Amino acid sequence: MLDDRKLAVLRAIVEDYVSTKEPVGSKALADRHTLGVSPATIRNEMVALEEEGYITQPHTSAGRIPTDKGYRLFVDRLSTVKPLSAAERRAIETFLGGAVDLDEIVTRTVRLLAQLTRQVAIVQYPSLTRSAVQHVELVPLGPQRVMMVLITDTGRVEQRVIDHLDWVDDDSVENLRTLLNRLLVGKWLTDVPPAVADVPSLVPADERRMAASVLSVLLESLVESREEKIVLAGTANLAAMDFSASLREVLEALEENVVLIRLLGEAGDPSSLTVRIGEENSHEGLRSTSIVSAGYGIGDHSLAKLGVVGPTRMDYPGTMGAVRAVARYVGTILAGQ
Amino acid sequence: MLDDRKLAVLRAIVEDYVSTKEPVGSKALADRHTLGVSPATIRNEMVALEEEGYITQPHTSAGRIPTDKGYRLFVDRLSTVKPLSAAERRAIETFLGGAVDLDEIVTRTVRLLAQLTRQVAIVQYPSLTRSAVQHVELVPLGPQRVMMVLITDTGRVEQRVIDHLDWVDDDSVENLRTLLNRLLVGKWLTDVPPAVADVPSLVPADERRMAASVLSVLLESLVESREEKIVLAGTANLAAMDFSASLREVLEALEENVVLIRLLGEAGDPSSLTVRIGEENSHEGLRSTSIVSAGYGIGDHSLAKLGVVGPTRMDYPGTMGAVRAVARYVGTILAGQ
DNA sequence: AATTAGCACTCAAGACCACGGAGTGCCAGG
DNA sequence: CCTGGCACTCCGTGGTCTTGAGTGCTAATT
Repeated sequence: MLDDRKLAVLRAIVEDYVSTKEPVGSKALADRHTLGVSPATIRNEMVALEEEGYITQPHTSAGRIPTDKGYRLFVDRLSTVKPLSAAERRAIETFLGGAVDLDEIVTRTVRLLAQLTRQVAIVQYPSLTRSAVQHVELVPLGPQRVMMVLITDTGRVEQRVIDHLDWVDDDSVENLRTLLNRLLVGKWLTDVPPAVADVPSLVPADERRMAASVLSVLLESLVESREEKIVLAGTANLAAMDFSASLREVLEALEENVVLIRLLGEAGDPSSLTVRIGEENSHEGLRSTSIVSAGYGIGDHSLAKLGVVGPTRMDYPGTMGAVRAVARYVGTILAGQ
Repeated sequence: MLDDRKLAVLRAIVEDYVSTKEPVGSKALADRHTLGVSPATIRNEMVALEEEGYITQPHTSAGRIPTDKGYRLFVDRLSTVKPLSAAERRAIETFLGGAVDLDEIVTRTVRLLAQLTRQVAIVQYPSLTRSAVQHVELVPLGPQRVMMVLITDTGRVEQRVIDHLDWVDDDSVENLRTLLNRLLVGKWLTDVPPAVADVPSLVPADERRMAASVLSVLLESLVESREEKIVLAGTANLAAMDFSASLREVLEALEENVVLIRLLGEAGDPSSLTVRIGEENSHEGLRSTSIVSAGYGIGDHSLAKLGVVGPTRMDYPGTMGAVRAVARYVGTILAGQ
C-alpha cells in the first residue's frame, strides 16, 4: 500500500512544510530533495497519499500539506528523535544546575524547555502520591490550633493548619507526632492511608478526637495534594505561530490548568515520549496543536510529566529530543538533591 | 486654555473611542452626545485639543483618537471611578468567600479580576516583610539537617532545610526554637534582624555554630522572601485586544515576573489607585498598554499590589472600579483569616 | 509497466482602479 | 462666536485582470 517511495515523499513533504510553513508542490519537492524522480512522478505518488488521507490540499491548485494522520505516520515511522547538540546539553546543565529548591527546579525547567523549543512549555509539579514520607511534624500553635507539616523525599512540603480543636495539650501532640513518624517515615504516600488506619486504637481515649482531626487533614492533603499544580512558560512564542484555531482559544485552554492536567494524564506510558497530534487531543481549543510530553522522575520512577505545546506543524524530531533530554536531566537533578 | 467645552469634547472622544474602537469624528460626536453645538464647532475645538497634544488623527481624513496625554487628563480630571454593580459585588463575595488558604485566595482573586475587567490581571503575593511572625519551628531531620519553618500572620509559610551542619542534637535545637519564638513571635518581619542580633551571646558556646547557620538561613528567607512572586490570569483576553505593539512583545513582558514586580513597585501611593498610561510605563514592550493597580492588605496596612494590564484604550472608570473593589475585598478576607 | 514530458486548466494572491463615504478645513453669513 | 455650506483628502471596499505556482491528464519514452 505504502511503498518506500511514498514514504520518502511524505517525509519530504512534512519536513518542507514544517520549515517553510507553505504548502509544498511537486516541483519544489523535486528540487529540494534528491528523490531521483521527476515532479510528474511525485504528483502521482501525491495522489495516492492524498487518497489514503495522509496529505491534503488547502485548495485546488495549491501544494500539499500533511494531515494529522500524515504527521502521525511521520512521527511513528519516518523520524528519529534528534539528540540535542553539545552546546544545548551544556546549556541545560548550567541552567538547571544552579537550582536550589523544588520551586526553582520547576521554574527553570519550564523556561528552559520553552527556550529550547521556541514553543509553550508545561511542567507538572512532582506529584505527592509518588513520593515517600520523609517526616511529619506537628506544631501546636495555640490552645485550639495545630499545624501539620508533611515533608516528602522529593523536597516537597505540604502544610495545613488544623483549627477549632477541642483542646490541645503539648504532650499529646508530641505523642501523636512520634507515633505518626514511626508509622509513616519511608512509606510511599499511597501507602499512608492503610498505615494510619489503626491509629485511633493506639492513642489514649482522650486524645482520639484530636488525632482524628489531624488524620483527616493529613489524608485530605494527600488526595488533594498539588498534583494539579502546573507551570507554563513561553506563551509569547504563541504569537509567532499561526493556528487554524484562534489564538484566544489556545490561550484559554492553556490557562485552564485542569485541562492541561487531564491532557498530560491521558498521555500514555509515562516512561517514554508521548506525542498527541491535532485532533487526537480531547480538548476543543487544542485541536490545532500538538503536545509532546514525557514523564520525569527519579530513576524510572515517574513523578510527573512535562511537555511542549505547539502547532501541529512543528519540528517533531527536535521537539521530542528537547523534551526527552530535559525530562532526563530533571530526573538526575531530583535524584541528586 | 482648556475651557469646559473642550474638556467635554475630550471626554466624549475618549468614551466613544473606548467603546467603538474607531477614530471618532465631529459628526458622530454631535450625534451621540448632547453637546449642544454643531459639528463645525466641535471641529474647531478638536483643532485646539490637537494642538495641545490631547488627541491626534491616525491620518488626514480620519477621526481623532486620544493620545496618552489625553487619557491622562481624562483619568485625572474627567472621570470618576465607577462603582461595581450589586451583582458584581455579590459575585466577588461568593467567589472569594470560598477560599481556604492564601494560595487559593490569590488564585481566585486573579481570576476574578481578569473576568471582571476582561483584561489581564496580575496579583502579587503578600510580601513577607510587611507581616508579623506567628511561629518559628525547627525540626531535626537527621544528624546534620534541620528544617526551619517560619509562619506569618498573613498565613504564609516559608520553609528551608539547613544542611551540612556540624552536628545536631535534639536538645539544643529545642533550646534554640524556644529562644527564637520568645524573641520573635508578634514582631514585624522587618524587626526580626535587630531582634536576633544578640542570639549568639544567649546560647551555649557549643551551639553557636548551629545557631549561626539557622539564623543566617532565617534572615536570608526574609530578604529573598517571595516578594517577587506574581500570578496572572486572563492572558486569553489579549487576543481580543489589538495593540499597536506586537502581541508577542506584550506576552514577553508579562512573562517576566521581574518586570511586573518593578512596574507594580513604581506605582506610587500603595493605599490608592494608580494608573500608568502607555509611554508612562518604563518597560518597552508595555508602551502601548495601561496598568491600573492598587495596594491591598489588612486595614490600611498594604501588603502587596494587584492590578490589571490592558490596552491604553480601556474603560478606565470601570477598570478602576473593579480593581479598587477587589483590592478592598481581598483585604477584608485576609483580615478575617 | 513505470516514468516523464507536455499541456490545458484552476485558483489564490497581488496589482490596479474606481468610487463611496466619513471626515476635515475653511469661509461666509447668521 | 457659532454654524451651514462646500471643496478636498484619503481610507476602505469591491471589482476586474494578470500572474504564477500547482495540478491532472494524456501521450510519448524508457
